[in-house]
Amino acid sequence: MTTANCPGNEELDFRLIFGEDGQQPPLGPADLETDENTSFYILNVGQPPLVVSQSHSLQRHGGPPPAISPYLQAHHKTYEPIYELQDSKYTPTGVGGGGNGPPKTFECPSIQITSISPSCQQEMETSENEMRAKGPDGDYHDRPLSRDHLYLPLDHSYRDSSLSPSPCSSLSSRSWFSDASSCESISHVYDDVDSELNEAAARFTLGSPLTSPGCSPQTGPHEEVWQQQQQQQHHHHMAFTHSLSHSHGHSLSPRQSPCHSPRTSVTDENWLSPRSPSRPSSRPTSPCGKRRHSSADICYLGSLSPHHSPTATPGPSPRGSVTEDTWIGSPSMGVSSFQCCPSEADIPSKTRKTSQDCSGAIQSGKGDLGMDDSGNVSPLLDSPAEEAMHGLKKDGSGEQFLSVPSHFTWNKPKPGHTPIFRASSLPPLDWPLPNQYGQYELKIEVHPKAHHRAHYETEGSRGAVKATSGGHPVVKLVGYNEKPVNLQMFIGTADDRYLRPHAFYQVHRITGKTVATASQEIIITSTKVLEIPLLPENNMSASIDCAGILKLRNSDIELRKGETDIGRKNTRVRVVFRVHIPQPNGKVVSLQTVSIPVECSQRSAQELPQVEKASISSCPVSGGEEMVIIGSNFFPESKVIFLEKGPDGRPQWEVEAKIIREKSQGSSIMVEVPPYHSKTVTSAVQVQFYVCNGKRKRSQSQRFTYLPVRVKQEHRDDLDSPAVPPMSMPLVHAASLVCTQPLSSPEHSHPPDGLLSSSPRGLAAGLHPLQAPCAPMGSPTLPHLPHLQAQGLNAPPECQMPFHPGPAATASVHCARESLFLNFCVYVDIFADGVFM
DNA sequence: GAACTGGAAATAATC
DNA sequence: AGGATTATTTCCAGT
Repeated sequence: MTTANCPGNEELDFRLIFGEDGQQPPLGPADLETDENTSFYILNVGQPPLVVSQSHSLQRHGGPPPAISPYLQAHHKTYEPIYELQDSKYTPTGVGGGGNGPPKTFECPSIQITSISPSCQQEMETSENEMRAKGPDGDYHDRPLSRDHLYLPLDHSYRDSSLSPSPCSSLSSRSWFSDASSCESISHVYDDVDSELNEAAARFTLGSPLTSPGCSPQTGPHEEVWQQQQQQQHHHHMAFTHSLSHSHGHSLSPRQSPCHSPRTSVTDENWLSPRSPSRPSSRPTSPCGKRRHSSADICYLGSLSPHHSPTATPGPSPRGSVTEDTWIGSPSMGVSSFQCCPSEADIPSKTRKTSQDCSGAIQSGKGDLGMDDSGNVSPLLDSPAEEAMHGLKKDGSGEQFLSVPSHFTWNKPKPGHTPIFRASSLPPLDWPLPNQYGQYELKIEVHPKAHHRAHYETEGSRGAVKATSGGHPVVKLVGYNEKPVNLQMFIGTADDRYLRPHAFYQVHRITGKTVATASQEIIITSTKVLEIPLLPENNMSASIDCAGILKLRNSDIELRKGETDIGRKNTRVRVVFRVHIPQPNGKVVSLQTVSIPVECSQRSAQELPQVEKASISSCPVSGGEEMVIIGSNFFPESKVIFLEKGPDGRPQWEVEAKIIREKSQGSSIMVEVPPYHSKTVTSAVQVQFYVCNGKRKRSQSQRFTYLPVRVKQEHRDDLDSPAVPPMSMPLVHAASLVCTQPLSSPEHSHPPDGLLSSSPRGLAAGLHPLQAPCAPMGSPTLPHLPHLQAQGLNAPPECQMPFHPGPAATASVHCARESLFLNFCVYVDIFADGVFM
């Protein structure tokens, strides 16, 4: 084994530490028939969508409530300070859409988890009555809070703990949130009964209890304010809806907060980036008062809605520490509740027990899985899972902790599934979507620059993301020009895992004289999403001049319960754009496209090499082909390293490629692809390469495929096309180079899952002709392993043998880790991939 | 004056 | 444990 002598290799692979590679991307929803009794995502063309989760009780009330009702209901459900576990039935949508086939009802226990604080407990009765009086809006409370409910007092110490999660809980890395966030769609996975039966092997995988979905309830004194905000929030959305086409400056109702001190106002930013009050400031308070740590910081947490931010987030925002209470109780959560499941943070860790009456079920996190007791979001369970569930029911004694099912996982999305969703149930942000479907295509016509220094909350804005040309990124929806639609934008990851909202960065809305594009901030599962109208009169194109990037402190994010991503050196992002195109049948076609990676760190931007494109993405195992790498921060001392990782995630083979100096220059390096260590492979081998500038200065790994000689000819075309044909010329125009996206973009396959396994999602991406990979920068994309698999080619070792532990082991690890804080934990780690199958 | 920038000092995290 | 190095975060100054 050749070992490249690149210092960068000494870096820890966090995946080894956390075994996150095993955390597969969420499942994809299927093309569903409209089912009004599920989560409500009130999609309004030309207006910000209101995302609310369905309250299971809606089912009981019969038909779909008025649009506003589910909205409020969701909030009530989400924040109602009661722990409730309840049985529910799962009625998967049948083939060809629900309704047509005989409905299959699956026992799918779900846990309705809300919480009750000590202060709220005493008011519970009153609260309950009040809620009931609210009628539909309070439908969640229509039921007697009797034996179906387990009242669990909140643990203040828990809340005040420095470990309290930040409001910004990332969906990104946490298996819980991230995966769970997709759970909502899981129920949509099936579009035929056979599939349901055949794939009843859905399994739950234990996830971090720390990321359980309970939204922190606003209890006691906060509740009223909270409710007011709910309505305010609602009005806000409505207002925006109406004003969108008129004026971009929508004035929003003033924030309502128990604490009106400007000094402590919780802005969108600090809401998203809470700082634990108990944790001493890492730095002295700024003379300018930028950093504020006072008891007042937490006085009204939760009562302020980040979502409330109708206006652009101001520069230096007050740094009120926002505890979990703050963000969890945020109405915004409810607004996007379908994707935003209550954070488990609000659930006293020590009190998470089930009552005997409650059938045990695990309600997934963000995705609100199980929120829908109609089963719309409930996964099918395989036998073991069901057994486990039964076990939960049997053992659901309040005296005991829930037993942890051995291996659960959600059903996988069917390969090649169409990106069609119910308007009321849009895909979670970590859900892979194609950039093209039918005649529709969402294109990034102008990509952002490869570097954009994000600003901290303690700083003023650093402006909008710009394009290399000096202008701004431009996004266009092709193939649809009927009505205005909202373009959603958020900051996604750029690592080698599946695309998901970035835990450490948020989009930052920018307004001002220099901004010509209207935008609106919403929060979806704790991720800021900017909505920008795409108007027919503008050819459904928008110049994104209103979006900056906010950096959240690593320490804040990493302290979140359940957060497993590490901020250090995790400074690359991608800008993600989505649209939901309304269809005549009431559904929507959801498309997504992502930008090239954008380096957000000042230092990294100056020192780290960054690979933007490569001229080829594959080559015969014999190597020898020339490959041009286009990027930045390439120096004379730069090296190009090819490597292959083993099942354990550690490099098994590394070799330094020969750089052809005479054909290299500032922004490009030409290398000679080194021969693969084995010339006898019979299937394509996925490896990686990166540029290394020295110790700890290496680019993100790029994928590269070695092809067995005998399949070279028959597969090269597939691999490189519609990408560019292999080039051997020294330098070619960048536009014709293969875009070497990070290994994770949904459009570019999903490393360890899509690429390295038979991930259904990966397969979907690879097989569905319409789910073609997006081609940032107008360039072709790298081949998908699934594609190879579809052609009978084997996956490389990594995909055949993931290095993360199996479900049981994962559960153990997670539980062991989380049990440091919790006496009781139950969570579901959703693996959308077949890794554990 | 506010927003935006570039630079770098101060601080924290790792080695 | 302590110094060196690296990375992050805050602060400053200029446009």
